[in-house]
Amino acid sequence: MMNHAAQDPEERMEASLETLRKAGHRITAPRRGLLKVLTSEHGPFSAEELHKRLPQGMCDPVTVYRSLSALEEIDLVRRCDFGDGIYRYEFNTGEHHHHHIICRKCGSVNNLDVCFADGLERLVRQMGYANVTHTLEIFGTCAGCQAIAQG
Amino acid sequence: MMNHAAQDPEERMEASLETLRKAGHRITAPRRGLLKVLTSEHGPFSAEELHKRLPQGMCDPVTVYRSLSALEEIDLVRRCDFGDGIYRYEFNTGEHHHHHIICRKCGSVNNLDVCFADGLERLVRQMGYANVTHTLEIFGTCAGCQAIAQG
DNA sequence: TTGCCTGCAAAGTATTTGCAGTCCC
DNA sequence: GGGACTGCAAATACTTTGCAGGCAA
Repeated sequence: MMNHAAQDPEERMEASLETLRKAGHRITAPRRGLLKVLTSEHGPFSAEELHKRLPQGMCDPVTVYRSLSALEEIDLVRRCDFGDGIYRYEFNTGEHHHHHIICRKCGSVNNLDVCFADGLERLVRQMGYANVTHTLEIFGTCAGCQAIAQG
Repeated sequence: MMNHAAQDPEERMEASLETLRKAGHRITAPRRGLLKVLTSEHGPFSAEELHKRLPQGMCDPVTVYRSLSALEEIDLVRRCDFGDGIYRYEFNTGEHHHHHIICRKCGSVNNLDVCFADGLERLVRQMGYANVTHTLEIFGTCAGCQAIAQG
């Protein structure tokens, strides 16, 4: 059984490659590289950030966009929207989803595992909606940036 | 006292014009037109949708963008992000904020006055963040679109 | 071998900016 | 009259698409 939520990055990597193959997609160097970054580093990352993290000259930025689309379609990655016109991607462990706390000054991202919106989705279903999902992002100034601002 | 939350659209319009003037901005035909739409129609609207709703030839699309920026800066409008790469704007009544339920099929938007995220913001403040805000959008398939799909 | 994947170039989409002329206050 | 506002054109930023060649399976 595939375990995308494994603690070990390599295990998540292997599980992802298997999912990719089973979905009828090919395993190529750029895709391997992207999954390597996504499974082992703390994201989410923009397409440009991901491209920079790949070995120099591994692929064209366009390939990053195309690979991310493929990975998103089979739910290996999740697309995030911080409202600044740039899409960011993070590895999807398949576990209970989480939300982000983004510092407006330095852009650092922390995860928040609690999700208060479950009740809200239930409410919306009662209003007659189906296939309910939601996006929730939290913004603020982190402790570090507050300290800097106060000199 | 200005009453942006007034029931009467004209009252909200007048209150908005006063806010605009007090903030040192000029009252021009395009701005009047935009506020007319925003205070009287149910949004949110993209810049393009707003431009289409203005009297034919009233202003250039660029002016819509610039005016919206000005209105947003003084909190007369609020910018929404539905994650599709297009920003939408709605009149800000200044009351307790609400969230949207967007139908993925037809794009219709309903408001949800309940906000479950207050507790979440509190939690994040306890984690050391200041000036905490959040964005929350809910997506689903509305009852009408479900009926059509089942045809 | 097949056809999915890639690189390069170009197009697309939403939004922003420069500058000269306009008009609100 | 002065400075904010506007129109037009061009630039910007991110992402997508077309097409010919390359490579995984």
